[in-house]
Amino acid sequence: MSLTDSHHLACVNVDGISPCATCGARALSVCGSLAEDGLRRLAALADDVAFNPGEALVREGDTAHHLFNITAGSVRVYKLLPDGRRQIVGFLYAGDFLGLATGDHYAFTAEALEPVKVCKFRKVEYRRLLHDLPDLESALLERASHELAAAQEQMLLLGRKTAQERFASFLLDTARRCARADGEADRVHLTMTRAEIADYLGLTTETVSRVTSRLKTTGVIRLLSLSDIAILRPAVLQDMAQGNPGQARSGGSTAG
Amino acid sequence: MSLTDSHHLACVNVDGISPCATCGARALSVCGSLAEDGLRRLAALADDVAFNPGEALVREGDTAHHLFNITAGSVRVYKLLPDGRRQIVGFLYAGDFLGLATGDHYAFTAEALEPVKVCKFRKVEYRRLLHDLPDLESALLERASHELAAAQEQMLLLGRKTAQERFASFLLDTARRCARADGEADRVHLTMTRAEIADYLGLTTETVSRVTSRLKTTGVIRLLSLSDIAILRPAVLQDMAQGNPGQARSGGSTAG
DNA sequence: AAAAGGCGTTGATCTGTGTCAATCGCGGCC
DNA sequence: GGCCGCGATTGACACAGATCAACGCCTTTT
Repeated sequence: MSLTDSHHLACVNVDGISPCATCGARALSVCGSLAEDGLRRLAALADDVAFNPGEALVREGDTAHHLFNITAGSVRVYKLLPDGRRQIVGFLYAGDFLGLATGDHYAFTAEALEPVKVCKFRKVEYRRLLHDLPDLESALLERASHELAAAQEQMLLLGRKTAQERFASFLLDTARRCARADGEADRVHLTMTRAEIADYLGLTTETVSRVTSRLKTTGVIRLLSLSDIAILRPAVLQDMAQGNPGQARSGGSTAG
Repeated sequence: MSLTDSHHLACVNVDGISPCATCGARALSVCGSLAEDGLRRLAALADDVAFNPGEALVREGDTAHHLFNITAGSVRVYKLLPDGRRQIVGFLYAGDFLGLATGDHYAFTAEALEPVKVCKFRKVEYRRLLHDLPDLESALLERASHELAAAQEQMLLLGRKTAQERFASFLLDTARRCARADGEADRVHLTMTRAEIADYLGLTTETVSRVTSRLKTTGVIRLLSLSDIAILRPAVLQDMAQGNPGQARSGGSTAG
């Protein structure tokens, strides 16, 4: 309700004021590890940029000159096969870092889902700074470790989970990330379309839609709108996500 | 050809001699970034351990006290669902680092495929060392970036590629890693069973077997033995791996 | 307010891969 | 050298999810 000045949270380089001081994403991102001095040096390198929905932050194949810290909005990161098949490898939110998994060229495309704000850095300068700020490098390594663990979890999902298990996992995961932002644990706000969810989960829109309907019918979730879902039975969803048997059609035979 | 003392390549802490000096895996691993002094300090922390085939280096859920550098042999890293479904998230070879994607507890199990040798480190001590050796931390971050990129590539494979495309990708990937070791580009040595390949590619043994047979029949590969494959037509395999259409049954109609 | 377009849902059918079941064949062991 | 056993292969069939198709709903445009 309160009209905070959250519109000003991006790292605008106003003279005399540490631009990051008012950045709402700082606590969530790697900059959170930095003290006053380091933060100022980082801010000096930061270029504040905004993207409209659909705009590309980076494109697969482009030379990787920049790194990004998402400060507002959400982003889809994906890879394509020559015939157009798409795999979304992740969604990014405020506080997330873009550019870790990068060699000389970007191996993925990143596009804004909503209006997005970022802190943009030249890679060479950032590298130099990393050299001087071991805390930042540690934080980045920490971040990379978490992302790697998340990636392995996603491999388990894509390689071995059923459509329903995938969707349940996705919902809980997204809920957790949203909770981080707005505290609502059992309410999920989706910033992406069904097609994008499908391309993230290795499914089709139709299958995502059918699974959603089933969960709605069975009273596990409720659709408040197309992009807002209430989780009515978190425990059931959790069991699904982990691939637990589920109470065999609610009352089925317990044993031969 | 020369009978090197490669049997001594493990980091045995013999007094006066830098144990890593003769380590054949050094050039391939993060230690490669270290100078004489750093190497000596690293070696001081290293515990040299061997594992027999099937033995576990770490188990999913265990408290993560150690980190590992593989110096010889190969390792499977996997995650399980409660009902036994398995996803192998990677195979490790000499030079690879184990323990990056780790919080307080291991999120995966790692087991030897062959007789394995490792340099084992206590995590706390390693962290302290990282603090003192920025070169090592950089190398580790670099390594993590590559692994993350590889993980994203694997997500594309698991989410969007067909069985044949998956197997082609796997073969080329493994060939590349083996080439690194023994220079044979078009010959692949597999240290894992069909079931393990299947669990890595999100398939079943039967499907892996069928795809192998098809590639054999079409003259793309040749089986020298169960675990040794010669790649006869690398270009064709490459097209398959990337999901390219393939020359429609070698000489099919070019257009309606 | 009517038209139009895009996204989402639902239904019917198809298919790639999984499942179940023999059989094969290499490698180890007596 | 012959037997044994496990992993690999091959075949028949089943099924989850893809594909193709129609329709509904909501939002935008004029």
